Amino acid sequence: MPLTNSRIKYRHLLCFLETAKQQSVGKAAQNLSISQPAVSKALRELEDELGVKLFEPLGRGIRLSGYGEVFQRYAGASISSLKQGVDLIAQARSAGGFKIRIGALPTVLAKVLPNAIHSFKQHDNDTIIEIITGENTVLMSQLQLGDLDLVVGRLTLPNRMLGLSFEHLYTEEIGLFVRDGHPLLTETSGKSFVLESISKFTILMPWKDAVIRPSVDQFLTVNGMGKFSDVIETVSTSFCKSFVKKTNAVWIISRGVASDEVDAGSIFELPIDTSTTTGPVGLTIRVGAPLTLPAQLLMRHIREASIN
Amino acid sequence: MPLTNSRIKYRHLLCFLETAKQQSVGKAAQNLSISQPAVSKALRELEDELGVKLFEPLGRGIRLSGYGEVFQRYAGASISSLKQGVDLIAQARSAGGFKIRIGALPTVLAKVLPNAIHSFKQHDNDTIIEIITGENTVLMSQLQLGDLDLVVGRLTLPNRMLGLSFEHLYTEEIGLFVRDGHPLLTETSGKSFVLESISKFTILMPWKDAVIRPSVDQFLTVNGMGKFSDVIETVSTSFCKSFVKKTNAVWIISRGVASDEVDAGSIFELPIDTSTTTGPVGLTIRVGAPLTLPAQLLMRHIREASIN
DNA sequence: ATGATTCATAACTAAATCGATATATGTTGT
DNA sequence: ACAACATATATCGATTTAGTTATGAATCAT
Repeated sequence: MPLTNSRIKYRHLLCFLETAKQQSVGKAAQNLSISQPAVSKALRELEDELGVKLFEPLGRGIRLSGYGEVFQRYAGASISSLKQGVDLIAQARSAGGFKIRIGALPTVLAKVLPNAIHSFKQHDNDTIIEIITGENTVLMSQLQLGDLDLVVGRLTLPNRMLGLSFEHLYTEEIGLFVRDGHPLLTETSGKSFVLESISKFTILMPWKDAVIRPSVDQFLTVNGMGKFSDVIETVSTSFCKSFVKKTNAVWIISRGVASDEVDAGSIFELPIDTSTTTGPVGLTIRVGAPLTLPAQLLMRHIREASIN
Repeated sequence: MPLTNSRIKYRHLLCFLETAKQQSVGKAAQNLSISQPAVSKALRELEDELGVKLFEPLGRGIRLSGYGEVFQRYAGASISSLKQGVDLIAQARSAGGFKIRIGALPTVLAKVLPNAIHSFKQHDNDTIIEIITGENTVLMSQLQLGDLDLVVGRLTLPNRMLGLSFEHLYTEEIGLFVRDGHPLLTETSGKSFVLESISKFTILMPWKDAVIRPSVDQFLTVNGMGKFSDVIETVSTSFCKSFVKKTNAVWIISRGVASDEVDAGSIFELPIDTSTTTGPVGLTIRVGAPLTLPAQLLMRHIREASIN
């Protein structure tokens, strides 16, 4: 039988784990509904295979050894992975498919997420992906509650991050965008552009609760701008895109949100230094509860999409 | 045989994974050095057990089904966990034990890390823990290179975070610390304390390259302080502690660094608002390469120690 | 159509596995 | 010292398993 070079089987792991949990061979045997010697034998076989003692005598019972404690976690991971897989299949069989729920902030909706999902779909065409958009804090609480598998977007404030883990993907700045042929574009071909000149136009900017709003405010302050008279505060990307293209409005927003239109040549960025608005974009997930593997796969594609 | 409620065995997974990899039953059989029907049978048994088709006919060969693609990852995870465990045991058996290398920044060295390691040791007394201290950026590159398993401390700047993942634990502020009976303490019992009055004394602060130095500078600027004449820049905690206790020096440092001495009543914090210096403290790990499980366990203890 | 290729199924067997019973070894409490 | 408790070892039989060969069914290339 040349297949299994290691003759360890699930049965060994199950016996081991139950014994470790009960700290007792006898009780483990009871719970497994087999005889005590059967458990003893399985443990012995496992120890022989590993070449280490997993348990050591303690009083008239036993106790996990150092090796045992470590191996316990791997054994647990192994059977729980299998169990997860089996459960997921069973669940999907009744529910009709797999599902990933992903929270997305506007920054990534235009380019990186579409790209990521496109390449993901080429590997896995059966998983249903649900994209939930919304305000940062809402998405984060949904994530913490387990309603979402992951959230992609700007880093959230530290005090909202308990129980969550953030993985940096790239940094991003804010930009000022206008339609083709906008007066400010022609007027400023010589690079000498002052921020004040935008106040003549309608300003589109994210509303107060948006993650990037503080950056926008700071940027305006640094460049000596106070309040604008003609402002529309909205986070609706489609509204802004359409509005900017039709009017002389100036749209202040994360570059990622407008990047597809810029690439397409339908809107343009004003030449002004926005380096003070640099901020991290990344993936946020729960700690503790492990991700489903389809979700992990999607994460990999998001990473790839974000570096291209 | 009441033990294995699911009669799936590693052999099934191995056959399945190899077949999935090769996209061919025959080639899988060759690689596994068994006959083709043996593989077919194993696959059939697995499919029966799961109640789904893992492969579907494609031309005169086969192809992974949607279910198969998902199950593949779980099966892979399961056997790789076991393999990891076995490998780790084997390695530890020759190397004489398990080892975790953890990078620690001063903030956590005084309290949370000692506490975490203490409780960790009660569960696992055989794992060797190596604590590496050093400058933030150095630790981060060591982490990226795989020299360290994890780093605990203040959040690093985004551009240093590629390939790393940060998990927030708590936020922390900077504090100003002096010895017992220091003039500034008695003098300011009425709470009206102005930062300027510290300039009479020697100032101890972290040097330029420390993570928190920008926060310190910002804090001083906000409170209207320029340069000090009498400054010692060092990150040596033991030097500062001892120096502060013996002289009238004022020590500007993360609260965590001094917290043990404050708890012990041997040094005291000056009453001044430092809320602008708030910053996140957490765990940083590599993404991709999974942590060894002892390291994961230690992480859990660090989390617990950080919330107490 | 036909032969080649590839997977599925059937029938069969040697071997190992699994678990049971009986017993030995060792520890603890009285 | 002895009863109790807990685990380890030994022997053994029924079952399952993992593999084989032989053969059938489907698809593709020519």
